[in-house]
Amino acid sequence: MSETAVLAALAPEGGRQSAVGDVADTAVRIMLAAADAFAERGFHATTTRDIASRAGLSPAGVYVHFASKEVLLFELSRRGHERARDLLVAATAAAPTPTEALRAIVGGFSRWHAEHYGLGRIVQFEFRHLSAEHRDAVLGLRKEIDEVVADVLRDGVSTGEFEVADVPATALALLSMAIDVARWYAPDVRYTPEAIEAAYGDLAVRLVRAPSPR
Amino acid sequence: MSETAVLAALAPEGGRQSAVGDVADTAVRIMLAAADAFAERGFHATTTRDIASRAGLSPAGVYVHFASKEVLLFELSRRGHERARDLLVAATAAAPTPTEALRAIVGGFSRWHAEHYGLGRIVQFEFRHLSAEHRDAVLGLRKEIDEVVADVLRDGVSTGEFEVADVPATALALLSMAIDVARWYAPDVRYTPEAIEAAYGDLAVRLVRAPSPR
DNA sequence: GTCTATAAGACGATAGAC
DNA sequence: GTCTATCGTCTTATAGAC
Repeated sequence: MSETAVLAALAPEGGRQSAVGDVADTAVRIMLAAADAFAERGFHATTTRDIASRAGLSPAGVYVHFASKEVLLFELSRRGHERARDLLVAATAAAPTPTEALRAIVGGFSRWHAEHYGLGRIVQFEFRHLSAEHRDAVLGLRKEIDEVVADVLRDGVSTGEFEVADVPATALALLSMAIDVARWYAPDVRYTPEAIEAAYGDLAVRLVRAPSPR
Repeated sequence: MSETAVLAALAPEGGRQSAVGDVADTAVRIMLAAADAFAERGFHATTTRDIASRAGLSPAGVYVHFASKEVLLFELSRRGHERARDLLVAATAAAPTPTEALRAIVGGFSRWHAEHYGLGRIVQFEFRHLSAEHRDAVLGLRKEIDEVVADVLRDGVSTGEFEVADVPATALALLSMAIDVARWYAPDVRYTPEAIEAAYGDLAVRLVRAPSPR
């Protein structure tokens, strides 16, 4: 996972996103440190001291930039969800047919959960530790992600490429395959993110394709 | 989720498993309390005081029956994994063909993660919070579960019912669909465990079935 | 904006009475 | 086997110097 890719996902919207000097930005450094810690140990097992020390700061140094540990989780969760949604929207727009759109979506989403499995774990498995207000704020992004997949399934059904009994249930199952990659993936598994993308894109198409005429 | 079903999963092997009186057994009551708390909040966000109070005990009362909070997690994780494995082994043995075995395995595993979504969350998502020794002890059970699915896939490939590019990768994707049910399922979703069983059993077969001859 | 020092309380686990 | 009381430690977050 390249550091710049993570920075692109985490850097504040208004930030100077071109400069490598962004890594020196303290807020970004804290977010990267928190992302590593949350992904490794989970939100509640991570201490603010751990985050501060990974970022090269004193325990108090974090609070100049973030009001609480939970706000830090929220910022990571929100940016991660936005990044994931943007990926799916772009993949759908670029595909010529529903079949290719589905392959691109599920393959790309699976690859993203492998390449960014740390951020992926935070997005998918630390979501429930957000405060009620922040959880609501992120819930809208999660629904957008569900809808991208459901829309592609409906498109494919209408062209006759797909045969799907229950569109929302199938969308959920397809997303489950990709989401779960963040749980089991580690850099030492025998699959590369690219191999996962190809394999899971194929599996997705097999799952919904209408039977060939006999 | 019936209470007796959970008790059957949690009661100590030597326990009087027929009597309803088992609920009164303090160790079982503590395990049920811990299972609820861990599933709701996660292991690290759960306090021993919370477990004790749910079980109707003082904070010290837990330690007569369990040496630590982590040992309690281990007991729940171990029994849950055993239960899940037994389910898969029984489903495979009862099925006449690889196709029906796969339908029974993935459908049954998915249903189990819905009906017992609390225990399912502990098994699948709190696994990493076990101590190194206890994690190793449970890892064997997880491998057994993977192997049941991979064996059925290999059987189906050899009979020609299935066409699978990569058996371990496909087994992983099939398990992912079922495991992720524990993440999103709640009693208020619009799917019943029975509907999930039927839908996911079908999806599993579609994912691996060889194309019909033309 | 970063530090040292510390407040204020919660944490896992234990001691010892009954 | 359960209780009350508490130990020693760690926790999030803040105060105030620089």
